[in-house]
This record gives sequence, structure tokens and C-alpha cells, in this order.
Amino acid sequence: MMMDQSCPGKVEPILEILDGKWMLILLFELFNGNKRFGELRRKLHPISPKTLTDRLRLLEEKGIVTRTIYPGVPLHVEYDLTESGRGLQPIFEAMWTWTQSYGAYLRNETNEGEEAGKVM
Amino acid sequence: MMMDQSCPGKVEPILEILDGKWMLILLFELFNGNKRFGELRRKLHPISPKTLTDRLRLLEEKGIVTRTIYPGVPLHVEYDLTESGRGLQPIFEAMWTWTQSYGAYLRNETNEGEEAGKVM
DNA sequence: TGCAATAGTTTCAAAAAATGAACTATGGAG
DNA sequence: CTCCATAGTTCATTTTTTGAAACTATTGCA
Repeated sequence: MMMDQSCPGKVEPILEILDGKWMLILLFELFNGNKRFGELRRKLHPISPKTLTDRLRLLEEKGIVTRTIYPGVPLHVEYDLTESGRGLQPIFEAMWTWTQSYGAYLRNETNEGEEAGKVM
Repeated sequence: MMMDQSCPGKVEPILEILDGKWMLILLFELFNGNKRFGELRRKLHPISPKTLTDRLRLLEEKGIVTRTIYPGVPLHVEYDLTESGRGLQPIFEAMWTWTQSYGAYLRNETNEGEEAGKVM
């Protein structure tokens, strides 16, 4: 595997899927088997229905999820990962692994003490 | 590896690193060995210097990069990945792998023809 | 006909993010 | 004491994103 100069350009399209508020956490929920609109909305609370719709439509456009309407009482809709959607799983596994190794050390403070970087 | 219900919450901190415009592509550049401010700025063109500074400062706060000033003529600054920063690499490798498998099928069209999802 | 439940849409305002242009700082060479 | 190159900063403005609130649509049962 090479991540040479040409790589970033080629990976750009995946940024459209993963970048932006809610996208990663939404995909997590889909991997965890949460498929229905209301279900996702509850898990991602306090996401607004508009924003959730926007995100799901984007994933649909990109071929990551399918949208299936189940008529009935009450009617409901399920979002399923496509093959390429499921193919994202190794990315999420790598994130999980990273979190286990380094997540605890993530700094959040405003770092009031030191300012600029070190000088050589 | 398990990605159960509790996982999304625990992975949240990594979203602060990867989410948002420029972050993924910026980290790519750092992996590719581009370290200096101007270098990154050129690669990420047309990013504004302010935005680039903001991103680099965030990564510094999170402990992903260090900032080192090299006095001299002209002076320059290098941004280096920390251990936890380098630890992000498997995530990027997974993205690259995904792109090789599915990137070509990413749809971009407005999908004028069909509208809603299929009905069961 | 009215109601309950799901899954949205619409509208408009608010908040956040990104940008452009111009300016500051540093330090040695000439 | 001016110039060059690097690496920023500052401020005002624009653009994008997000959000809340209220409304629509569908279905079948009572």
C-alpha cells in the first residue's frame, strides 16, 4: 500500500462521505444495525429531522445506502448499507482501534500555559 | 473487534480530529511528508492561511502534531506527527483501500430520473 | 371521520465556518 | 535601513451549515 503524492486527490471522493457533522456517527449507527429513520433520529439526538434527511440523501446519492419504504401501519422506512457501504467497515474498525490506543490521551484543554511550539 | 452500541460514544473524540473541511486532506499531506506551512498551503490550495492555521492549531491541541520553529533565513516551521498522529495511518490506509475497491462507483449525478427509494 | 404513528418537508432565522485582503513579525544579506 | 522569504494574524464579509417550529403525507383501525 502506498500513500504517495497522488493519493490525496484520489481519496477526495471519500471525504464527501465521511466529512461533515453527523456523518461518521450516522454511519456508525448504520453499522450497528439501526436502520429506521426514527431510530437513527433518537440515536443521534439532538439532530433535526431536516439534517438527518439531508445526510441520508447524500449517502443515497453516493451509493452507500439504499432506502426502502415498507407500507403498513404505521408505514416505515429502512436504510440499508450497500456493498460499498459495508466496505467502509475497516475504516471504522481502524478508528476504533486508534481510540483504544490513543483516545485516552486526547487533550481538550485550552493549553493556557504554553503557547507556540518549541524552538530548535 | 466489536462495534457495539457503546462504541459510537467512545469514538466521538476522533471525530473532532477527522471531521470538518480540510482535516482529512491535511492529515494526508502530513503523512506524505509535507511538513512546512507554505508547503501545506500550496498542497491544499485554495485554503486560506487563516483556515490552515486553525486546523494545525486544533491538531496541536489534540496532541496529533507538534510545531517546531527553525530560526534562520528565512525562518521556517515544521509540523510533525506525534506517535498518536502516526497511529492514525491505518485509518487512512483503510480509506485508500476502500477507494481502490469502490471509489470508481461513487455516484455524483443528481439522479434526476428516480426519486424515492424502492417500495416493498 | 378522526386519530395515531411513522417519516418526512418547508420556511426562515441563527450559528458556524471559510474566505480575501491587507497587515505583522523575524532575521540576515546587501 | 531596505529587501526577501517564511509564517503567520486580523478584521470584515460571505458562504455554508445547522437548527427549530410547524406543517404534510400515508395507512388502517375504531
